[in-house]
Amino acid sequence: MADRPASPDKEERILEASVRVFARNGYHRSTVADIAREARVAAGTIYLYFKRKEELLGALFRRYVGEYLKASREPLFSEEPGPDQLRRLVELHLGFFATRPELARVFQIHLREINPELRQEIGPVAREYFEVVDEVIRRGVEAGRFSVGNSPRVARHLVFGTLDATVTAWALSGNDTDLAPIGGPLVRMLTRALAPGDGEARPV
Amino acid sequence: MADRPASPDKEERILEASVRVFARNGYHRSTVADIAREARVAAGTIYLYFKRKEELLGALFRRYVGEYLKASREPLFSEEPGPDQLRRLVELHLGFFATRPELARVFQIHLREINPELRQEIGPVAREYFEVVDEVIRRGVEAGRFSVGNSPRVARHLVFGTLDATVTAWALSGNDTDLAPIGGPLVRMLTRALAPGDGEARPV
DNA sequence: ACAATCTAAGTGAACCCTCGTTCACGTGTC
DNA sequence: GACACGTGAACGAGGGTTCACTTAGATTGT
Repeated sequence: MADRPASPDKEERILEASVRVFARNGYHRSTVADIAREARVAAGTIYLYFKRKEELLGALFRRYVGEYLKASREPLFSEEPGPDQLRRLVELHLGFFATRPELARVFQIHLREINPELRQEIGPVAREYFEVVDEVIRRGVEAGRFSVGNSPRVARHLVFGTLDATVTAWALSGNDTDLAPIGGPLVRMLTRALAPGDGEARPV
Repeated sequence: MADRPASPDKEERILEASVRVFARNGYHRSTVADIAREARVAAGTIYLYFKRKEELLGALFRRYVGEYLKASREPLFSEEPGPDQLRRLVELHLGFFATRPELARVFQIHLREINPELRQEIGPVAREYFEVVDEVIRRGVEAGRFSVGNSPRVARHLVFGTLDATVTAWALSGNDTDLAPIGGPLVRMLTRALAPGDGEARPV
């Protein structure tokens, strides 16, 4: 082996291999040997970069969600608060997974059962994502374009849950359909759900 | 052991024990010995009722969702189509988990990573649940109380995804809050999302 | 009525295989 | 020749599954 000069991107390769292998077999059915083979390194090499198998999951979650958050905050919040910003959020979320079907499988399916320690690593990153959703809703409310009564939490679950269910269904289907055209009707329904109402929901 | 006369409900006890143990430790960190201890049977006994450990997950999913579907169809569809029926759906869904926090943990978290063969067992049951959601939406549309354009799939994900995210958040929080009061605002937003619109969504 | 016998249900120690992890040993570079 | 990087065979623990054995209740024969 080592037919190539020492690659500076070993860690990168290992992470990318993890995504592919986890997507294929799920976390628990993937062996470190599988990942090593896929990354074309020795099993031991993985332990030069990651303390244990579980850390691979944490690392790839942190990396990809972090990347997404960094890349999306600016285009998202430069949008007009309210429906436009919500539309952009949906586009970004669906777009992110549309170009990374394997990542969708790992995130939507295999990342769910993990042990409590790992959850503590993942929690903060996930919370950061929720905060972005919350922020979109909050700004919309402040701009008078949305109304959530005193249930911002419910609004968050509405937006996130709908996106999540959509991507999960898509991931489970083997990514047969195209995610993009779903965005339109999805935004339309979410916007209506959050629209300042006539009836029960008084503007705050 | 066997201090009691042979119980006809061994299988029952094993399933119930599984829920408790899985809820506590997650599927992969639960051992068959753990479940046996919790059910007060020998490890070998479990294999008289279930072919393998994984089958426990499948069996308990089938049983509890089946139970739910059987018990909920009548009260659900005797309701007026549209918002009332939707309200009832939300109440039933949240109510089901509210009384079974452990089941919520297993369903929302630990049932997610499983292998493809097991997924084939679970798929049909899940599909049956989706069909109930679809039916509620369809009847609402037919009664002129809902409008989903030509995106019934999106409407399904909206309703199911919101419920799912709500219950997941609740399960992850350690069931701290009460699920019931969330139902009101949740139904209100979903109803608005599906309301026959003025703008883009033409009545079908 | 009572043994003797059969059978299905239950038991749990032992088996064995699967990995995660380690570590003694190359290999290329400064 | 020292240092960092990489290797992959070997180790060891954990745990799913099996199976030789026990038990308790039903059945049969006398």
